[in-house]
Amino acid sequence: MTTDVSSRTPRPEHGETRWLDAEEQRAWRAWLYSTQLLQDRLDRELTRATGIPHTYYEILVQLSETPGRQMRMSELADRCLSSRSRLSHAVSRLEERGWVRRQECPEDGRGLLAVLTDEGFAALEAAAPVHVEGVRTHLFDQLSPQQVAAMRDIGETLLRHLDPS
Amino acid sequence: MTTDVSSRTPRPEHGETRWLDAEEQRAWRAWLYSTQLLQDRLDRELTRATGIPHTYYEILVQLSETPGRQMRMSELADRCLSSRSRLSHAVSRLEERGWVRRQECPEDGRGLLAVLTDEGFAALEAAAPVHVEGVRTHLFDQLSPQQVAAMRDIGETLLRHLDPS
DNA sequence: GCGGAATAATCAAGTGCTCAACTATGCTCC
DNA sequence: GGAGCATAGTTGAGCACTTGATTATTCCGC
Repeated sequence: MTTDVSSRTPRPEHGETRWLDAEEQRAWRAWLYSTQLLQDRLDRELTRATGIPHTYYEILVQLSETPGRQMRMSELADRCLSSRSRLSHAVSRLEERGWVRRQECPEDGRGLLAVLTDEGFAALEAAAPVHVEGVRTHLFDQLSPQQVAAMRDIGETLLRHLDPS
Repeated sequence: MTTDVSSRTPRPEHGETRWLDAEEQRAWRAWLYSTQLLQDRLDRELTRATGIPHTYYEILVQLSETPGRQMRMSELADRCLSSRSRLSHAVSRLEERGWVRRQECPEDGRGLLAVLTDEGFAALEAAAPVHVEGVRTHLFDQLSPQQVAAMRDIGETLLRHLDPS
């Protein structure tokens, strides 16, 4: 990143900026570009083949894996790494497709349950093979077992820092 | 992903789907969530501190690193992993801020050059330390040198497959 | 049990992105 | 030298997401 800038601005404020060296820049760019391209590719292929964008897919997956195929809106948002507002919008659209339905929550009058419908489950069943095949083709097929292990290790290390939940 | 579904749909069409086993699912989710959280975090911190979202930042960086601080729109789009349309919109907004300006291209009457202005360069200089500090804090400070090397290796491996340019 | 803070979810306005259509210029080849 | 096609870039409509405000309900201390 920013080689031009880094060579020109030693930056006085609260201590020197800890600029990235050439190695770090390469690592950072490789990571940034590969994640970007992989996510774009998977989302595009899934959307083209099934009409379901990855954000919606993730919601359906989370619901499908929960007992009763239902979940409180907030918890669903957390699991999808989504804001409440975004999830609310997304569930509205999934409701229009008939894949999810909102239900009042018995234990908490403020809350709502998002419930996966049979149609929603069927849509997920149809989309899952496409998605999994994409992940395999563009990720696992490209990496050695050692690389996969390292990827998981790095991911979990970062998660402990970023999402200590 | 999709444990529920994978146990129920052996899927006949063009051969069996190559489902992910438990290890692969953990690796995939760790990767997916960590990349998502890291990008969200970096973008949020940069935007809050400087008013520059990461997509704009990337455009400014690319221009700053090029001789003459100018580049053809298409090439800029490619380097930013952006569609032409998206870049066109983005450059329009950067123009409103006075950070970039469009200039006719001498060699090709169809083409335009995006030129980084002095104000744009100054904005980048102000934002760069914030961004770099974020990358260091949330990424490099969390990982061992071996993990950094592995991250780069994995990223470059995936790039060869996804973007064989 | 009542007043006030906290929580669940939605909504409205503004911004960014995607897709497809469009303009304008350059290229080819007869 | 003009027809047809390719390339560069923009535009507009519509969807998605963000932020901050809003409504409704619950929790808590007294």
